[in-house]
Parts: sequence; structure tokens; C-alpha cells
Amino acid sequence: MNKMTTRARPLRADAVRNREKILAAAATVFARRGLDATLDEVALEAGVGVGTVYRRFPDKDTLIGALFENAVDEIATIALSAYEAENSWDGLVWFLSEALQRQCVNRGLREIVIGAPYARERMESVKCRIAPAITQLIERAQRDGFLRDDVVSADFAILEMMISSLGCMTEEFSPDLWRRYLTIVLDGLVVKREHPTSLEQPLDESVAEEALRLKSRHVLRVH
Amino acid sequence: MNKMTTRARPLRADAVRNREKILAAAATVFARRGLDATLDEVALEAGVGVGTVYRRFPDKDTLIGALFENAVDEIATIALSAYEAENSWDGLVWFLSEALQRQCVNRGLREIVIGAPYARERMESVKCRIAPAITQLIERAQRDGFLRDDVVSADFAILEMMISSLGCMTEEFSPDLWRRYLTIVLDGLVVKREHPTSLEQPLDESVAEEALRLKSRHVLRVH
DNA sequence: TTTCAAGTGGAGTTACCAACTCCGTTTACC
DNA sequence: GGTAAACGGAGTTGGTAACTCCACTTGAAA
Repeated sequence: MNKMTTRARPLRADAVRNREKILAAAATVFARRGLDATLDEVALEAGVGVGTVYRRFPDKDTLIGALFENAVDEIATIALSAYEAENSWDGLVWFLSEALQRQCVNRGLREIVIGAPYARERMESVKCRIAPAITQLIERAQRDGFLRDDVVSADFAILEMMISSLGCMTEEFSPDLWRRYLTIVLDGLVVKREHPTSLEQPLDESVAEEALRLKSRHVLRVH
Repeated sequence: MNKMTTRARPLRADAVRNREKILAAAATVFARRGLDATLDEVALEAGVGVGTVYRRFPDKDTLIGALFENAVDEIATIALSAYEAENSWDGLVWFLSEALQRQCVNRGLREIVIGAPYARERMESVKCRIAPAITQLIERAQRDGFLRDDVVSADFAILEMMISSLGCMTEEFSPDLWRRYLTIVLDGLVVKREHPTSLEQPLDESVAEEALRLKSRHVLRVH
């Protein structure tokens, strides 16, 4: 049972090329502008007409689903691999860094992860693999005496959302600034410590200025 | 030179009453729904027609300006009072709690503070008083050896934005949940500690569930 | 009590935006 | 060279929000 079963004839060569161009363009556009970007923008970026986009993907949901299933799955895989680390705290930190890295670089992915109203059902199953993996990471780090005992997995979902929202805001002028706040939060999550963990990512004058100016352009919208 | 100078006749009695109703309604609506709420909503809440709202306040900006100038000024006052505290760490924590409390309960205020595109110029002068006051709070807490040395005032603006955005999201079902994350962040900001500070605000099963569901309705929008 | 400027309500106007369709034209491939 | 598939992009549909207009109502001055 192959693709031929569902499609009498294969796509024409130019159609295949355009399909690739559309997917690539959509990846770029949704990463940069989030899931609110229009398919007109995707078409423009791909160098094709909107009609062509809608011929290949019946609606926005389908395109978004096709685009992000892998990326979400990758995060699940990272959560599972993190459990392999011999040090449970390092594993937890590694997972957070890797997951946040991907979300901060890609606004569309971030919105899918926090549950934006696109391709919901399609993502549901993939996301179901993530939650238990994180719970295990957390509980092991608590048993080992690294992570404070009074936090649960929902706390991590919330902290991740907070940090990734910041990451997406500051991505254009200081793409790693979010790491600074991840470090501070981690210093708040550890059971005890003698010194602050050094903040690798600096916040120099010009970046600070831009951060204060640019955050004003970002507003929370409720659907 | 009194009000009569600028207005030939005083407002009619019913007009004065309506003006008050409009201001009260606007306070309610903008607090609950943020500055994106329409003046139609304000009129509905006030029990008057939209025309009446526009007769009193020529545009949305003017109404928002009239409404939030005091609230922002109050935050500046809190920052100044916090410097009076004998313990510099307690003063800093008190300022953050009080400022965040007001912003989490009032989405409109939060958006004004982070610089939403309404009544910008009018707020500029008031907000200018806040930044230096915070800088002083921070530097004193650092001199006293409480606050880690590697953070600056822009960090606090960013952390405040992160926490208040969460507060506004969860306000309807767990109005103090944000305090949980403020505590964690503060535990990350202190120079050193032996134990985690206890999280006063619990995150029970049902709240956790709702937090994960509801956050999906909130999306970051760039203007 | 009359008079009328001030005030009112809310349907309507204007302007915008995004998802998606339609159809005359072009193109790959048999 | 014939033709079904593919294409482009103007146009349609449906929605939203800021703000206006005007026939009607009302407070208060004379």
C-alpha cells in the first residue's frame, strides 16, 4: 500500500517543486512571525500564488500540522534522552536548554507547544509523550536532592512558557538573551547554593535599551 | 484660573453622572480585558451609548490616559517608599510584590507599564520616575550583599514583564499563582541560600490542569 | 411653562485584515 | 499537439474595531 493507492497520478514535476518551495517558505515565515502569519505571506516568500498554496494544502491547519509534527516529536525525543544523562540535574538543565532553544528560534513552534489554536488534534498525541517524560526527569532530580521538592511538572510548563515568550520577543536583537533568565530561574529551582551561577549571556547597555523598547510591541492576546 | 476658564458652561448634571459611569466602566473593562477592549464594550458596561463615550472622551487614548495616570504614578510612589525599608532585600521584595500585584489584577495597567501603544507620551513622564527609583533599590540590595551582583535594572523590567504576563493569564482561576513564580525567581536572585523559600501559593491538581489548558488561549501579538 | 442648547443612543460608516475561492491563462507530459 | 493538471492573483466573504451622524430626549435658564 503506497502513495499511488490514494492518488491516481503522481504530482507533476513543477507541482512537486512548488510543494517543496511552499514548505520551506512556510517554515521560514512561521518561525519568524508565528502562526498568525497569513498564507499570502507564505506564498510571497515561496514565490508562488496563494492559489497554489491552497491547491497543495487545503487549509492553514493542514500546512501547520505537516510542518510542526516533526519538530514537536523532536522535543519529546529530547525529553527521553535527557533521562539517559548520568547526572539528573544536568539532564534536566540540558532538556530545558534544548527545548527552549528550539522554541525561542521558532515562534511557530513555541505557539504549537503552548497549545495555540492550530492543528490541535494532530499535535495532541505527540505532546502526550512529552508530559510523562518531563515528570520523570523532575522526580529523579528531586530524589537526587538537586531540585527543590515543592515544584511539579506543571510548574515547568509554566516556567518554560514564561522564558520562551521572552525568548521570542528578544530573538531578533539578542537571540540568546533568554539563557540569562533560564540561569536565574534554575538558580531558584536548585535546593541550595553557595554562589550565583554565572550568567553567560550578557545584557549590555544597547541590548537593555532595545529590550525595554521592543517589549512594548508585544501584547498578550486572548482568543 | 479654574475649570470655568476653559469651559463656558459646566457639564449638565446627567452628563456628569454619565462621565463617572463611563470612567468606572472603563476601569472595569480595561482591567479585565486589557487595552484591546473596545469602547463599545465600555459603553455597554456603563449602560450608555457609544456616542456618549465619544462625546466625553474624543478618542480611546484620552480615556486610557485619564484612567491610568494615577495607577502608574502609584507604582512610582511604591518604588520610592521601598527605599525607606530598613532591610534593603525586604524593600526590593516588597516593591516587586506590590507592583506585580497591581499589574496582575489589571491587564490594562500591565500593558501600559510594559509600554503598549496607547497614551504613550502621556505616560512617558510618569514612567521616567520609576526607572531610577528601581535602580537605587537594586544597587542598595547589591551593596548589602543580598542581591546577586550580575543583574541590572533592565533585568528587573524583563523579569517583571515575564511574571506579570503569567499573572494576567492565570488571574481568573488562581489570582495569586504568580507569587509562586516570583518566589522561585527571587530564590534565583539572592546571592546564596541554604533552603528554598517556601512557596506560599499552592499549585493543586485542578489549577495545574487549568493553567495548561488556558495558557493556550493566550498568544503573543506583535504590533 | 416654555425653549433650546446640550446631551443621548445606537445604527451606520469607514477602514482594515485574513482565510479562502474562482477562473482565465500557462505548462508538463503522453 | 492535445489536454488535464497546475498556476497566479484579483476578488469574495466574513469579521472586527474606531469613530460619526442625526433624530430624538432632557436639564435648566428665562
